[in-house]
Amino acid sequence: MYRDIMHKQAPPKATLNKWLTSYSSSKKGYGHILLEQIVPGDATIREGLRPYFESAHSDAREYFHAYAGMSLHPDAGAPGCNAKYPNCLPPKARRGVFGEVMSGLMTEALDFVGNHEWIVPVFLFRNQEDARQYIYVLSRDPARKREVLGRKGDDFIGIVVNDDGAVTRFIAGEAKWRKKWIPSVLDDVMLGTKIEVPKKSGNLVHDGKGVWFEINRALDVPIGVKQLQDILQELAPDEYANVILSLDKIQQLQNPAPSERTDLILLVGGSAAGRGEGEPLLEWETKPSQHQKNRDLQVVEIILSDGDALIDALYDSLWP
DNA sequence: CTCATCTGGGTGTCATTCAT
DNA sequence: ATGAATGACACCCAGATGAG
Repeated sequence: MYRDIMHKQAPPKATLNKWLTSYSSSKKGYGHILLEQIVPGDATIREGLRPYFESAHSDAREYFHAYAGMSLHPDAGAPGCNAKYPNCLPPKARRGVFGEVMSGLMTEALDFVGNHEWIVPVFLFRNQEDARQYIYVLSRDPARKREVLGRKGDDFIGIVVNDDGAVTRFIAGEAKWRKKWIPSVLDDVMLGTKIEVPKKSGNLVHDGKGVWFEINRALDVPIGVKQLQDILQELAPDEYANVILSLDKIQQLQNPAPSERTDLILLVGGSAAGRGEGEPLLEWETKPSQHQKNRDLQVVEIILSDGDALIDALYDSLWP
């Protein structure tokens, strides 16, 4: 019953190799990977990515559609066919979830710092409360289009499972899409929006509410772990019995079982005009000093030349 | 032509300030 | 005192304008 809903699709490595070229480096505690698009994001690339994206969204699709009383794959003209998830998401929300799916995809496809074997049992999109409500309303009133809020909490969670089936490590972090990664946009995202210094009119300073802030204050065992555990418990309690049990122990308030965390920062979008080939957004030689946690950090930068068109075409094409 | 800056848009929660 | 307006914050972003 649930086997189609869990995320089982392998990452499309052949498509990635055709689509992107990579500059990769990894030293103790810090990995950096820059990926640049080398061929147009055409139907071939899209079709290569589509199964993974459908797999990533399938749990939330099932969950949201059931909540709204829609069938899983409504026929054209059927009630609610205008509100299919994630096809119905407005452009900004699409770009947000695209980055989150790419986070999972890259985690499973690439060799990250520490050379762990990451798995993403299921994505956490069902916790995007606002999307659930949006689909409920939109399926009943096609005119009720609006923006959809991003989900609170972690973008996604990947885990490392040892031979005994116990979870030893998580990966979690932030994924950001921007149309053009010019330097000021990058600073905005990483360091926070610029605000005026009080009492010193004219002086602008970043407010410190960017990605570094979010990463540094993130819990070692984030709430996404709880969300992951809940979904596993509901969808595949037998298959993941050991994982679920170990997640329980790891999350205990008192005497939690030990676990480690890798932080992930994924930046995806278009290039600034002044950026040279192979030139990364963040420094790759050493771990950026803004990262203050004693945790491994993996940075993934994906520079696309026609990402906007690809995302829209891809999300239009899901579950044709 | 590129980039920094400012403005804008949508959808909320929560705290503070203001008017009745 | 109570309820209503306002502002700060959260989160996802895009576009216009002007400087160099």
